[in-house]
Amino acid sequence: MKTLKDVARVAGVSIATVSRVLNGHEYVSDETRHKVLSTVEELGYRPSQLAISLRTGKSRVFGLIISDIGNPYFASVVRGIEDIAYNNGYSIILCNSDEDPEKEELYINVFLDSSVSGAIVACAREDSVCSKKLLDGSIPVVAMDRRISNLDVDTVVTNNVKGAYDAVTHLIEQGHRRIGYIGGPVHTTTGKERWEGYKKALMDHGVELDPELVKVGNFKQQSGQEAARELLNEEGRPSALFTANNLMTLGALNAIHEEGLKIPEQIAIVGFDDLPWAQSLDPPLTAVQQSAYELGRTAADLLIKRINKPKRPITNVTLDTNLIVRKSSGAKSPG
Amino acid sequence: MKTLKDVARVAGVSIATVSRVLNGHEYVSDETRHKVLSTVEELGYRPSQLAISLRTGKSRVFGLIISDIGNPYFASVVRGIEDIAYNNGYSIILCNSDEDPEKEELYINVFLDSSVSGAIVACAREDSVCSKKLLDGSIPVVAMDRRISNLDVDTVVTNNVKGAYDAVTHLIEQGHRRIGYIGGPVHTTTGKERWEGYKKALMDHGVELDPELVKVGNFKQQSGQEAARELLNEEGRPSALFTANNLMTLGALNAIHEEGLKIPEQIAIVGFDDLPWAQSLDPPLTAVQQSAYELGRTAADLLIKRINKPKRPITNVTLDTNLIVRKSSGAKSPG
DNA sequence: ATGAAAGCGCTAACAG
DNA sequence: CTGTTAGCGCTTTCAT
Repeated sequence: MKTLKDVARVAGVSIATVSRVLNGHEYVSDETRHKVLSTVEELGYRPSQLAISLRTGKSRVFGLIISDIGNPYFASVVRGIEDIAYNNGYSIILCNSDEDPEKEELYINVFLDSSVSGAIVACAREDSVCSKKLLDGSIPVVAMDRRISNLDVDTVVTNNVKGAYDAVTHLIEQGHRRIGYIGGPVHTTTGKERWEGYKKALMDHGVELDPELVKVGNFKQQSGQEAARELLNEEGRPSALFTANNLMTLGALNAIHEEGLKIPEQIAIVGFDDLPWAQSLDPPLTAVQQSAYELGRTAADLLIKRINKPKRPITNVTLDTNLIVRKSSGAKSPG
Repeated sequence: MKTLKDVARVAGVSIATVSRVLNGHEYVSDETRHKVLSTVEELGYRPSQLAISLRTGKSRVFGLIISDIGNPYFASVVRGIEDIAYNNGYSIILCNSDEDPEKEELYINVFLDSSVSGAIVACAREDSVCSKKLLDGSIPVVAMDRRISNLDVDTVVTNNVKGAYDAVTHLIEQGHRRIGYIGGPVHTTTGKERWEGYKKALMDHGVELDPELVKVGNFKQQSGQEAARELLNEEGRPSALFTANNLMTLGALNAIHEEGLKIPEQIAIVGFDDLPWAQSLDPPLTAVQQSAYELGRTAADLLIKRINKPKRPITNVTLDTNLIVRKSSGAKSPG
């Protein structure tokens, strides 16, 4: 590995001059500039990010905390972040929290230790330690997918209330009155807001809320499967199900298949979050489409803006959802 | 952020002593050790990874190159890598190459610039620039999912030949003779080996290879869809399809649905790579199961071993596949 | 317009 | 057993 010193020696200038050229500083003669540049080329010199980072205190790396990259939704979000990040010369460190606040804290320490330029986080809890730790370390933060309470940071989320509201309203319009709800943890804003959307839709359409029809899962497949199993075996079984995320939808589908029920005739279902294979499912799944990739891009974009202009006003972005009607909800003419 | 100096000052010792305690070096008195440790605790001191990295030349980071994290297979692989990496105190930098050798090279430069401790790569091409660049930089490399030619590195791959062989044999056993193949690029070892498995299965069972039935895609959904469309519209349409990866399988399924064909009666299908929702598809998909998560874990494990013991002999691991028979292949009694 | 030199936070000789 | 010191490769005053 060549260093500044090597370049300086070969070019016959000082390391300060080489540094100036490389950083595009004003006062360098054209002659020197060319000499340096060609030497850099000749030696195949590449600056050590490590040294730059130590010197400047910033590492051109984004820390990223999501619950699980195995969830296709987050995979898509991460892809969006990455595309923007790399286009702007940032790398990303990826961390899976598994919704575990302890792991989250561990990773935040990693971020602090390696002086990341910023962090994009989907916290396990609304009142996460993210808040304290990250503020202490005073690195720029963007909250993504989930809001963080008591922390005034740039935020980009999906319109969960509306998404859930649309889904449940759609089921009501299909004639359903007993609509089971398989929700996420209420200490996440996604879990909370989708639950609010569910309630609001029922209320607005004069359908009474039956607590028996409500189960809370943890956004993982297994919990969706168990919750659905319980709902389906209750007396007064629901005629439709609304599941609050993709993995729990998958679990619910499995449970329905286990019970041998026919979708949508015996049980209709709408899931939050659309997926590439939703239309290849049996039957094609009606789903609330969120812009996962766009969410990621927006988050990275906000972070970069924040880094470049720390004083800019806090920005909150809410991305819209889109109900994709397919056969699983029993609509007469699925779009 | 506290530094060594702060700790040294408060504890009333030299920074060298603090460093020794922190690194568990031998000759430190118990008294000093305790004093230092409690000061570290008291101040909430955390070592700067940046400084350590610059000093030692190693950054406790793994570079990771895959084609696309949006592919659930790679998401699972990455999850495996991450679990092992973090358990051993390494972070991971994630890079999506999109099968583009140029992007790959760019990212490898990033790795070199930031002095990663090692790299785990699924190269876009068997004869990738990975080889030269990475060797030049002399950082430890593990080839994962795909082999790299002309580069003697630790490697962990799936038994692609056997996987494809089993899948095609299974179709032959169901009575199929005209089996369409939608393959991946032959400059990847996965593409090449699955193709070999296909050919071998035909040959071993006395089925003649019909070039008309063979299409080469790029492992992306779109290409699978297009290839399937072509195959299905040929005269002498195949009675079964074998698709060489999960995304192309999805594309093929879409094409089949477009054409309104019934699976498996009019067209049977087996895909390479099983997925959580394979059993919820219409109909449930027969698939070659690979151990994605395990592949990732093994790759990370090999890399760590290599870092800790650079001279150890090269290890090559091949993970076995497992044919999961479901309805889409038309088997009499799907498992 | 350029060079000399200090120092980011840490590790590892080298002294004592 | 512990302290002093010299860098790792770079950026950035401060001189000139």
